[in-house]
Formats: sequence, structure tokens, C-alpha cells
Amino acid sequence: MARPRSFRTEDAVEKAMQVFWTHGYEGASLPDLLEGMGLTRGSLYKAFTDKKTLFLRVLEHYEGMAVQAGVTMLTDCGVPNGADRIMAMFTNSYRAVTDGDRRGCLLCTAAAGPSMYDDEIAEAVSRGLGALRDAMGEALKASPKHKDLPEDARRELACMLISQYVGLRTMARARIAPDMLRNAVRSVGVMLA
Amino acid sequence: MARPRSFRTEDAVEKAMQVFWTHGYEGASLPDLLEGMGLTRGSLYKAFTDKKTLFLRVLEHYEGMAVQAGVTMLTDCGVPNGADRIMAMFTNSYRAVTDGDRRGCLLCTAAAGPSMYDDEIAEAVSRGLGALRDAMGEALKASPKHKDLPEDARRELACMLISQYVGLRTMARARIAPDMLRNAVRSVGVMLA
DNA sequence: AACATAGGGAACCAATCGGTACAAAACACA
DNA sequence: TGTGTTTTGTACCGATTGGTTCCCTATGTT
Repeated sequence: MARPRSFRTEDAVEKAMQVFWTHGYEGASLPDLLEGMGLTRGSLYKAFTDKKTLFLRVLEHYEGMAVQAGVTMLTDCGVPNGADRIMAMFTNSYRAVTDGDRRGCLLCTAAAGPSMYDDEIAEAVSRGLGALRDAMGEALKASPKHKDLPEDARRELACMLISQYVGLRTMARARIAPDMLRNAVRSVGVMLA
Repeated sequence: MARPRSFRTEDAVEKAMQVFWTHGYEGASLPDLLEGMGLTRGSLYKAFTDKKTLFLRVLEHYEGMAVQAGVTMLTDCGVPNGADRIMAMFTNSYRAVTDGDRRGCLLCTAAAGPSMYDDEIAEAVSRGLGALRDAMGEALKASPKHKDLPEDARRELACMLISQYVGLRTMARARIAPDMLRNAVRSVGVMLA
């Protein structure tokens, strides 16, 4: 018994995600978001309360998209060797850069930014990176070289790989020479081989 | 034949560094800086032109302090095994967190932030990380396990270690569970051993 | 047709942003 | 002690920040 939304909420979140992804949380202004989402102030605030709430929605969306894609890749039994799955993920991150996508990872950008001061954002970041870490652990279980390691060692290695991931994607944003990223990825390959 | 500065420029830069270190570039407002540096708008703009110029000065200062400290640690021949020097650096980063310092690395925070849009800042970040990478390479030359590797492989490994460093310090800022950082560091230790 | 709720758009808000103008004060040198 | 030069402090600037409020219109349901 009321007028329906003229936009799908998820679409708006998706578009907001693109804006935050490129500009970061603090760097994305309201006008940026309004333009990117294709709606006006009134609609935005009615639908999402405020900027931070929108950002939390976006982080959830990102978890459901990019993070989930990573988890799927890492646990994809179609690739029998887990180390290969991990390498695929790192290689993808590197290729994104050579393809011109220097936005890095929304989670990693948020990690360096607002999560320092905001508990809810920090928690969302932790949650996303934790999911990736667990998926890394699963992948290692499917790696001939690592499957017989003690559980602790595998878990530690997964943490290291996440840290590697965060570093790689953060440097991508900083426009570090692509060589450095490629070298890092190659070295991860050597280490896992 | 004029009135002299009432503050030492380097002192002011040092204080500005502290502010930028905790708040990041965009997160540090002029009032934040003025209070932290203990001077007024007029003095700041006369001495440093504008915020960005000040930040570039700060980055230089950071290179001369923190980065140089890292380079010194990595190339310190007092510790004969280069791998030990590298581990000392990672262990220090972890201990900073357990000691309550969650600011991470100014360079890494800048990497995720303004270096995306500003060439000069991006270049300064690259320069600092490059210096650390080279020092990592030097340390590896002094590691029994790595000194006989081909030059390329060592260089690649150095890139990976830098990426690891950036990841670690970025996650520190994000208030990721310290366990994750400790695990990552331990795993680096295993890898280098 | 009437009602309830939604969106759309603009006007408006106080606060803050980085930055500037300028007068007064403080020093070095003669 | 003057004189000239620079610093310092403050008032002020326009622009932008995130956020609110309003009214009008559109579109469902009953």
C-alpha cells in the first residue's frame, strides 16, 4: 500500500561499492556516491540512514562478491592441488594490476583507513580477511606439500599468505612498480612449490 | 636582520609526522596538525606552503627515521645471519602491536590512501619501500640459506618480504587479531629458516 | 476514489575543510 | 635606539563536508 522503490537496493549497494572501492571510505564524498548510485540525497538517506551504514552494507556486499569469489577459488576442488588454487588467486591480483585495475582490495583499503577508528568497520574487515584465511587453510590441506603439516603450521602459513595478499593489494593501490608485485607473486610460487 | 623562527623546523616536521602517522594523510586535519605541532596557521603555511608539501616533508623525514632504522637493522653486520636480521624486523613490527602501537607504518598507510591519486606521494612511498626491499636483498646475501641463490631469485624473495611487511603493518592498523600477525611472523620464520 | 508510503529534487543546515590577508609583535642589525 | 624584515596570531575566506527538511509527485493497496 505504498509506492515501491524505483531502484533495487542491491543494485544501489553494488554501485556504491564501486565508488568506495575506487575512492576509499573517507575519499568518497556524498556527491560521488549520489552520482555513482544514480539517486538523490533524499533517497539515499531514506534507504541507508547515513554514509557509514551504507559503507557497512557495502562491506557485506563485498564479502558476498569478491571475498566469496576468493573463497570459492581457494576451495574449488576442480583444481586438485590447493597450492595451485592459492597461486591462481595471487596471479589474479597481479593480473588485475596489469589490466589497469589499481583499486586493490576494498577490505585492505578499509584496513588502512577507517577501521583504525571504527569498531564496526574493523570487525567487518576482520571477518572478511578471516574468511579468506580459513579458505587458504583449506587449500593448503589439498596441497601435497602441505597436507601433512601439523594443523598449527598450516594455520600459520595461511596467516602469512593473507598478510601477503593484503600487502600485494595495498601496493597495487600505491602504484608500486608492477615488477615488484610480479616478483613477490613469483616468490610465493617458489615457496609453495 | 629579521625575526628568527621560534621553532626548529625539524622539530615541527617530527611532530607533524606523529600526527600523520596516527591519523593518516586525509584523516589529519589542519587543527590536528596545528595542535600537534604547537604552532598556528600563519606559521605553518609560511614554513611549509601547504598540507601536501608538509606531508612530503614528513615522508622524507620518515624515510630518514623509520625507514633508515629498518635499513640499518637489515644491513647490520653485528648480526651475522641476514635471515635473523629480517626476522628481527618482523618481530619488531609484531611487538609494536602487542605494545599497543597500532599505527602501523606511515608509508603503508599512505600507500592505501593518497598515493592512489597523487604522483609525488606515490613516488615517495615507492622510494621508501624500494629502499627497504634493497636492504632485504642485502640481508638475504648474508643468509647461509639464500646467499647462493641466483640474484634474481633473491630479488624476488626480497619483494615478497616487502609485500609481507606491508600486509603485516596494514593489518596492524586494522586491529586484526594479534594472533594472526604472530602466526604470519612465525611462518615467515619457518620459511626463512 | 482515497489513502499511505515511496521517491525526487532542491533548499537549507551547522560544521569543517584547506587556505589567505593582515596587523601586531619580535628580533637582528646598524 | 631606531629601522627593516620576518614571524606570529587571528580573523576571515569560499568551498565542501555529511546530514536534514521540506514539498511535490508517483504509485501501490484497499
